[in-house]
Amino acid sequence: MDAANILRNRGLRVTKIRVAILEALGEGLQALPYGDLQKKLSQFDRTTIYRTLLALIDKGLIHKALEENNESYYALCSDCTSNLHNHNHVHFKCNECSSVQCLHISKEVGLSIPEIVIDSIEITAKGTCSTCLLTH
Amino acid sequence: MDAANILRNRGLRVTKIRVAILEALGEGLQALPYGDLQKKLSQFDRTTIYRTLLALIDKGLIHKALEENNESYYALCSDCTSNLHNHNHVHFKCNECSSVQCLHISKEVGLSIPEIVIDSIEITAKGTCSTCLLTH
DNA sequence: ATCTTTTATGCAACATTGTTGCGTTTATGT
DNA sequence: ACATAAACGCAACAATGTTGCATAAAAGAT
Repeated sequence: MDAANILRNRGLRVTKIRVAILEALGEGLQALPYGDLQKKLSQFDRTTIYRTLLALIDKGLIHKALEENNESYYALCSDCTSNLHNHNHVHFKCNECSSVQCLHISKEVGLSIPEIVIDSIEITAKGTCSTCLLTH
Repeated sequence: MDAANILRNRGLRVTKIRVAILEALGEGLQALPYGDLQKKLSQFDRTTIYRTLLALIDKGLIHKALEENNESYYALCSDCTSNLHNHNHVHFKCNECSSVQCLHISKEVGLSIPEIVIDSIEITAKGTCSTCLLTH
């Protein structure tokens, strides 16, 4: 399904920047920091990028993969709905090339601690990605 | 051991702001966002707080517990050295009161994924803390 | 206690990102 | 093509991060 139809299905109007952001995030199937998005989409106003990201997050099309060094990384959602973001996956950042990707793992990571109630767990792993392993 | 001696042991000069930050983070044994530190330490310059945090992180006395909504949360280290930050713990954020604490768990969270090498894993859990469970 | 030297601090300045208001433009159904 | 609700672009401001540099303070030597 192309970006335009994805947007229509979530009740969002089809605009250039929305299509552009979905395509930008879809290219490498990896998370991009805000700064990269701004460079890629320099023909659009910064505010528009900001509000578009909010809208796409709100409708469950993208998610904030991680925040690091004051940069937010955004990635496509694989199985979120307008009502529920469902991220049972690990965010992996490569220390070599700084790329961030969502790793879909089967294993559930459970965690139980007395006296507190845990609703959700976020896991961020760091290491070396497959591409960088090959080149070094 | 008091803040002054902790600083001397890591080869850091004992200054007002360093003592103040260590004491601020030591009070509730919980992580504080940068903004809170700045309010608490308003008699000091913003730049000084910034550089002091860097110095304390560098020497393994404090660590950045998490970044969320463009706020960095800082907490005391329990067993880090000048050479190695060793954080085998979970960062827990309460959705009710927004407090962040380090939970020291015994369980090791292992994760293995083909084709990549994982060096470290960070876990952030969200839910309701013991204090908020009692009051609701 | 004073001096010296190294280090830390405060101030100014600028970059980046987040955020809101508002007038103008655009997307979509009629 | 038109009307209208929504999105966009611009201006403006806040918060945090970051650096350079002159001044002040800490630690060891005298």
